[in-house]
This record gives sequence, C-alpha cells and structure tokens, in this order.
Amino acid sequence: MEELLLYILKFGNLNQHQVELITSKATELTLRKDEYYLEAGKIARQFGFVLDGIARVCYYNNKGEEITKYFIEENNILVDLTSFDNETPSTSYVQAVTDCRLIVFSKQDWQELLQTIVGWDTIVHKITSKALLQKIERISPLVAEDATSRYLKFLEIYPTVVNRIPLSYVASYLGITQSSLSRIRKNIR
Amino acid sequence: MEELLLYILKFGNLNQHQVELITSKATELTLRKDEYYLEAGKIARQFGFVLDGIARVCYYNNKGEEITKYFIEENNILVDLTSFDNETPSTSYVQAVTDCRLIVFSKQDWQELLQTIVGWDTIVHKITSKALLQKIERISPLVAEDATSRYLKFLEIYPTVVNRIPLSYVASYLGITQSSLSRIRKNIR
DNA sequence: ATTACTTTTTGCCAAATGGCAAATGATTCC
DNA sequence: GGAATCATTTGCCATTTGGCAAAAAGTAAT
Repeated sequence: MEELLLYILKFGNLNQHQVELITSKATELTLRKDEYYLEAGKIARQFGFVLDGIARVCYYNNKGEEITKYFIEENNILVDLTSFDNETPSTSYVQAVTDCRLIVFSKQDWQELLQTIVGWDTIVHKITSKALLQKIERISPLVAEDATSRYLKFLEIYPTVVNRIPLSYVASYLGITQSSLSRIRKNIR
Repeated sequence: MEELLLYILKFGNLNQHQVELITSKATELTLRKDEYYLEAGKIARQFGFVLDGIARVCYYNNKGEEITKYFIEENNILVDLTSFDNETPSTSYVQAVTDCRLIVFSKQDWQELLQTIVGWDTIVHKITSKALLQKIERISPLVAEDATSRYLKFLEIYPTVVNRIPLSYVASYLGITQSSLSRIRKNIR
C-alpha cells in the first residue's frame, strides 16, 4: 500500500484523513502467472494498481494471432479506462505474465472517493492522463521502425521487463515472429 | 466556431454566459499547406482545434528519417499536451498537410477559463482523455501487422484522410517506403 | 500546347522477415 | 537422475519489403 500512496502523492497532496479513507477502500489482490484479470467482453469493475509483477493487455487480431498491446509493470495503474468509465465491454484481455500483487478499488468505492475527497478527481485525472501519455510514448516509436530497432526500443521502454517474461510475448508485442526475434537477439550481442 | 461549440457540448453542459466567455477567447488561425504550427524544441503556447484541414505530428528518428506520428483532421483538438501543460520543449513538429483553419486559445486565456468556468476543468479532462485514448486506439493496431494490413487499418482509422494527403506521408506514418506502399495499393484493387 | 515541377509507379536486385520443423536448452516433477 | 514439458534457437527456403533509379502520371504556370 505504501507504494500506491507514494505514487498518488506525486500527483497532489492529501491530508491524513483522506489517505486513511483511500486506504480503507483498497483491497489487495493476488494473481497467479497466466491468470486473467479481465477478459474481452466483460466490463472492467475495478481500478487497479500493480504492486508487484507484470501484466499484459492482449487481444486476437482477425487472423487469430494473439497480439500483446502493452505490458504493465509494478507501480503502474492497471485499468481499462474505457470499459471502467463507460461500463462497456472490454475489447482486450488482461493477463498476469508473472505472479502479481495488485491493489484494487471497486467502482462503487472509487466513485465514493471521487464524491468525498475534494481534489481527488483532479489527482485521478492527472494519473490517468499520465498513464495514457505513457502508453502513447511507448507504442508510437515502434510503428515506423524495423524489427531490430523495435526490439532495441523495447529494451529502453521496458527496462525492467525483458528478462522476466517469455520471448513469445515480446515477439507478439513487437509484431515479429518468435524465431525472427531470437535471430535478432543473436545478432545484437 | 460552431463546430468547436458542438464538440465541447458533447462533453458537458455550459450556459449562455459561459459559451460567450469561451467564444470571446477564441482566435481563428489559418495555416498554409506545409506551414509549421509547432516546431521541436519550442514550447506549445496554444490549445488548438482543427476546423478544417489536416495536420500531422512528426519527428526525425535517429537515422534521420522523417516519421509521421499521427494525423489530426478536422473536429479534433490539436495540442502537444505535455509541452502545453508543463511548458517544456516539444519533441515533435506539427505541420499543416493541407491548408488549415484552426481555433486557438492562448495559455493565459485557457487558464482564465479554467479558473472562471465551474466545471470547465472536468470538460477539458474529458476532452483530452478522449483524444489520448483515440491516439492509442489509432496507433496500437498498427504495430503488430504486416504492411498490407497496416495500410488497410489506416484506411479504416482515417477514412477522411487518404485522398487528401501525399502518399509519402502515409508511408512515413505506416513505417514502410513509398514504393512498397505504392505496390501494396496496386495489389489491393 | 509546352515546359517545369512534383508525385506516384515500376523494374531490378539485395536484405529482412516469415513459416515450418527439428534440435537444443531449461525447468519441473516424480 | 530421468522423463516429460515448455521455451528458445537454428536450418532451410519462400515471401515480403527496402533501396535506388528511371519512367510515367499528374499539376500548375506561361
């Protein structure tokens, strides 16, 4: 929980009472490796934060290939904002890539916090905007590069991730085959 | 200006007085084809909205190739949020791809609106979040696809754009060469 | 119509990546 | 330790895409 509070307080100040209120709504949740946190077609009912571990957001394209849209590592929020805000079905899966420890807030508690804590909406907005911007900054440099450059950018963008996840997920994130990625890694050293 | 008000009012309600205040701060700006609206290294001083025309956000990668990060067509906001909010130098160029008509607000006027109009901050949050989400939804399906699929997705994602801009910009957006794109288009028909 | 200019297409060949299957390496479980 | 399972690497060849330059098509001005 400490980690979450440190994270939140970077975006705005809260008094002791407000911190306690937030803490009282927080639930810790454990996911085992490969377990799904959210599935396509279901509605995101929780606002999550990763304390420990790596999750990935993925979907299937029209050729049936599994595509990893992005990874979420520790100290990042984990929520399908479109689904959570609008209560519409998610289009993606969220899966634990390693064992994960999360803190989650139910939608009801989350709304109660928004109504109770003055300035909480501003903090939440800053948090979500920053997370969205980070997603853009992580994805867009990949589009226009060749496979080797994409892998090198991946290493920069996700420095804590590469050695903790299967190669196949990296490949499905970069849009190259696992064997090509294996060859690329050989050539880099 | 009508278009901007219609756009804004989709995100929240405003009374006559508030609408007039916003209108009074709006300035119309015209850009000629190829003209830059913002250059890398400069600070974004305006919050913009495209009434007419197409702009693109681009940068140069470490091989010196010009990469188009995204296109902004009419009825979308045009602002480098990171640079505008934090007053930090932009890392991208914003260029008019066709002649453009914009509405722009100076940072000072924008802040005055935020301080004066109750609920304006919430509307702005919704507008910017939606714009960020749209950028993600437009970019991320491209990463993991081959060149032909990327072009087909581009046609879906930017249905109003393709016939109004040079092929070379589409290629620099999709991360393929202009000649490959030309061949791809031949094969599709 | 002619010219000058820009954009798009094409031909040629080289380089990068994909597809598939087998081999190798790692890990887990008994 | 050995068997079973899973992850990664490699070989072989087909396909896609890139690089470069020339040709063709389109646009604008005179």
